[in-house]
Amino acid sequence: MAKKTRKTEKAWQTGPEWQKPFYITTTLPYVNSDPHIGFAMEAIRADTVARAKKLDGFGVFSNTGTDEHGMKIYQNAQSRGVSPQEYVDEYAAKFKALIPALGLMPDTNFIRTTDPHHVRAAQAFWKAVEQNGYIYKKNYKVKYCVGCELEKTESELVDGKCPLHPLQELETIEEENYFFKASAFQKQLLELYETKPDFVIPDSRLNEIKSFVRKGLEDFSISRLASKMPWGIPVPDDDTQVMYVWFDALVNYISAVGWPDELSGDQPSELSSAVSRKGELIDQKFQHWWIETGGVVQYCGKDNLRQQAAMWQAMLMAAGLPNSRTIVVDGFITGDGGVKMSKSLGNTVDPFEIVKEYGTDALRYFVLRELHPFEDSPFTPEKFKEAYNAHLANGLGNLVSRVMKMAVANDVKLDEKTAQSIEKSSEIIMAMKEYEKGFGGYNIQQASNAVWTLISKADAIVQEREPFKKIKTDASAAKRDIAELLAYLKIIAGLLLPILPQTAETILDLIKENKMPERPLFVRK
RNA sequence: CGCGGGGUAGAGUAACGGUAGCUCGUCAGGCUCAUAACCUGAAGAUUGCCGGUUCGAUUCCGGCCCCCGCAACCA
Repeated sequence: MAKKTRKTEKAWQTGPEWQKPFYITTTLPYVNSDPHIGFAMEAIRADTVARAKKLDGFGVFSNTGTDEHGMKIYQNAQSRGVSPQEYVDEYAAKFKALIPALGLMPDTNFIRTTDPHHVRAAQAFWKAVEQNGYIYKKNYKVKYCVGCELEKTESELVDGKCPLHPLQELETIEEENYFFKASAFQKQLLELYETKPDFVIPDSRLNEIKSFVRKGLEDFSISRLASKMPWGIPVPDDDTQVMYVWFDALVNYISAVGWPDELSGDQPSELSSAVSRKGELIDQKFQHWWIETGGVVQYCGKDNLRQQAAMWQAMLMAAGLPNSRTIVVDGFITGDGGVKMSKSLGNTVDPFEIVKEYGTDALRYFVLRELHPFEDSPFTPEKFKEAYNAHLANGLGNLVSRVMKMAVANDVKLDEKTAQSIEKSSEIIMAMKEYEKGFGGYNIQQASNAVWTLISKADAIVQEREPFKKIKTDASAAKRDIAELLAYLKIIAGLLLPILPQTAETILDLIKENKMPERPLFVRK
């Protein structure tokens, strides 16, 4: 089967040559503040899908990282009196620390938009778009508030005035910027949404982006004057301008998988030859992860819908590259009662704190099953604790303890025959169906519900058959019951592998070694 | 009439033209293998309001009220 052994030598090839590839990514969080719970949710969900795919036998490339250019970072660095590079280095480390803290796969790719390869890729991408005729220069008018000494956007204004300085008239400043001809892609985008009904998940978000694009797209500015804001990737062949941060950041999804290969030599001539081919054939790595996968699956928050599902797709079209495969849109995590999380309200949640107090898998559990998969939902310490106690301590953890106790006390091990017959039972088949359906629609909550249905079922079996009692009167029947419970537990643990990876491994080990957990899997709080 | 989403038991949610399901919480029984955990049962919803279509609507249509996003160059 594996004919091309050459391919398997590639470092990026994570599995056997014949494995089907799957590529998933989060958005890259902007490093203007510490990692927040919303991004943690996005990262955990993407990781869970990635793990599930891996278990399904796919070769998986999972990407995350940090978005590090732009005005806000430049200003933050200045106000702290450090260089932008020092500033972003510090933040990148904080975000990278999420990989172990959230239990993301250790081989998760972490890209920074300041990485040299990414910088070159962004420039190559720019050139590709430019050569295809979708970049032009135009005067760009900005409103400027003298009081704030800042540019203001329309959305910041109240009645056409700066809310902080309502008595002052706004000045209009003109500067020359490069623009991206997004307007040229309205039709193509609508076609994309029409032909791929699962391009955006959930449906409601697909409708939203459809109606947005239907109203017409305006070209947007994709550069800034370097004299005003130098912290960006230089525009190719124009030192006076740097790229607008969005334009650069979105390119990470292809630079992360090696686009364009020809750039490895750093030579400008290679750069232009790469782009002239308009993505017809790029390198093997890109070919593998972007083309053979049918595109990347992108997780993003609902505030990113336009950028990911319209802007970025138009940019890909402009560069002559195939589109993403699916955009999965999360809701926001809110405070109690659906109010916005904000530092001033004091209702923010630090993912590192939660992990410290409850553990990685507890946080994974909560964001995967207790929060709505696509809509806004609230995260409060009370809800977290309640869910933790009910489903992890009393549910899963307690089940493991009681089953393993009976198994160890009566020296019952899981045998192949029992395992197979349980796998064929209708409860398990139904749960598996639900589980797969859930993952198929990126509804991890639904998939998790199927697992907890089995946990309840196992608890009910203990109560109904009372093997702990029966062991005194009919030992062999009791042992059969216990073996069946072990089979249940093994299936449950198997299904939990992508969801609660550490816990699932622990349970599988306990079954294999016929041991009680040394301490409760989830201590009641 | 700017666009979009939503209003289902105390809380969070599911379903969908034909007994409104689930989780947490509450109450009552049961069990003792287990992390005072577990199992069973019960109470609790005129499915925002008003009309219409229909044999029948929470589900389809129209109107109204309320909530929440978005309204693009702020990542």
